[in-house]
Amino acid sequence: MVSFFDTRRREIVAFEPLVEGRVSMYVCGPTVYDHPHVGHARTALTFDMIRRYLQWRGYQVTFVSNITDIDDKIIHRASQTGETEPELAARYERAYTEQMDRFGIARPDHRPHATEYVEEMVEFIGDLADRGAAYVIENKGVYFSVDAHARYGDLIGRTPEELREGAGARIEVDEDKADPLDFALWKAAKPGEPVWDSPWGPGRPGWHIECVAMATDLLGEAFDIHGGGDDLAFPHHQNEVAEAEGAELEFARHWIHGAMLNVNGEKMAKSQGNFTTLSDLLDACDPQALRLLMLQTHYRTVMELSDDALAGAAGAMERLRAWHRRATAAGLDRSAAPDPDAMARFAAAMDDDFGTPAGLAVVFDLVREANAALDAGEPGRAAAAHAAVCDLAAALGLMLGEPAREGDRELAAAINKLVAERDEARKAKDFAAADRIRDQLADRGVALEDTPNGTIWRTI
RNA sequence: GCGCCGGUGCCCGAGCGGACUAAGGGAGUGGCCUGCAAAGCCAUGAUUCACGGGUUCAAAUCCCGUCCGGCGCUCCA
Repeated sequence: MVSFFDTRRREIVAFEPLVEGRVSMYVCGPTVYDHPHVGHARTALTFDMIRRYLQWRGYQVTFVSNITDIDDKIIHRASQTGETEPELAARYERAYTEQMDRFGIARPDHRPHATEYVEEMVEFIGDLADRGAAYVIENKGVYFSVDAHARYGDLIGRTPEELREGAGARIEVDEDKADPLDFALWKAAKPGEPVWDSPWGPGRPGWHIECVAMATDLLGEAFDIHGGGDDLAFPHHQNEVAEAEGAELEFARHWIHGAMLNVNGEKMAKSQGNFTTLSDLLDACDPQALRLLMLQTHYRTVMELSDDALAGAAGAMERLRAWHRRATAAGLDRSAAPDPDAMARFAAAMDDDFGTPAGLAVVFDLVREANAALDAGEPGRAAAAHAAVCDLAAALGLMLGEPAREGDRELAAAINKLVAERDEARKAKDFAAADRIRDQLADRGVALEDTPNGTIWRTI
């Protein structure tokens, strides 16, 4: 049975979906005010992995991930670039989806935008006000009253008293609020900002309310899993919980948070000056190797990104691909049943809080086993291992085929011709000529592997 | 300041009281295979898990303290 660490319960829980055989997930997406960075990729990958695994496990998953397209940062940024807020948001949303596609993150079933849900949010805020959970500060907006929620702080294991003591430690507290923990549901309009009408005057919604509105609209008042980056647990997710429960909704039954990714020992952020855009990184490395590297680290462990680690993962990825090339060249039976023992070990590893490092270890063990079987002339055993490797790699979103290269059909023909010439030379024991051709190909970035079933080449 | 999470071989990184004789990957070294390579296989590598105490029959795993790093404390994936 699938089990995982539930942030709110602070323990590993056995997962039982609300509706048997189905899983509903909501994952906080980005605020589109800048290019996506590597940290976004890690969080997206964490939930992509969870989604794929649950599907592999036979669940029908509904996956919702939003785009926050109105927010202080977007307004601020737009004022700098001279674009309108919608233009800026659309531009960065495009960048986000492009890079996530490149990274192999499956698209969500629904990708709601905050600005499409303002009406629902206004309604929701009205409901909270009717219940006495919200109050108005003149010219500022509508605020949620945290007193209404006794468990406030449970997502990060703190009490309201502890949080009050810490309030203002880092960010100045607005003195107009009744309680330092109260937060904005609706922000009154300032000159020049995008506005929507509301019973409290023109303005725009606060950040937390949007996710509550979108999640409950698309998944219902109760759904299985709410996810996001660790840094969103407080205040964002905590405030979602407060709002939803303030309106007596069951809301998310489980919370999952993905750990941060650090560069040079610190969280990557614009303000730290170590901001690496996903686009730049994906240009500089193999996206599959980056994915493998991230999967080799447990999703709840803070991960350090370094050139050494990336190079190591590139080697590991190459090992997987080399096996796949060898299996293909050997013409292994593609209809072979996957090694059942390996499948069971993989499921056990992943059922235990999505243990991708252990799951990957099963895959690598399988590759060794399969190579050894082929060396020993046991294609049946190799085929069973190969089938398992293919199935498990797919479950993890790893592609074993060579990276696609377009527009080089003529080049391929030319290489094939040289490889054939080299084979002739080798048959004739003219190794000097054969090596000359191999060197020539190497200069062009083509590596050769001689197998009992002929020579395989690949570009490097 | 308060709270939470970490510190494991050359590097990345699992494990979180007993089959740990510490997974897996990368790099290295030796061997086999190969015309030579590449790929692959086999072997090799921490008497030890930041440091100091403690609990236990048993600790990398639990407790206390110290040092170092990260995250959160209403911008954040």
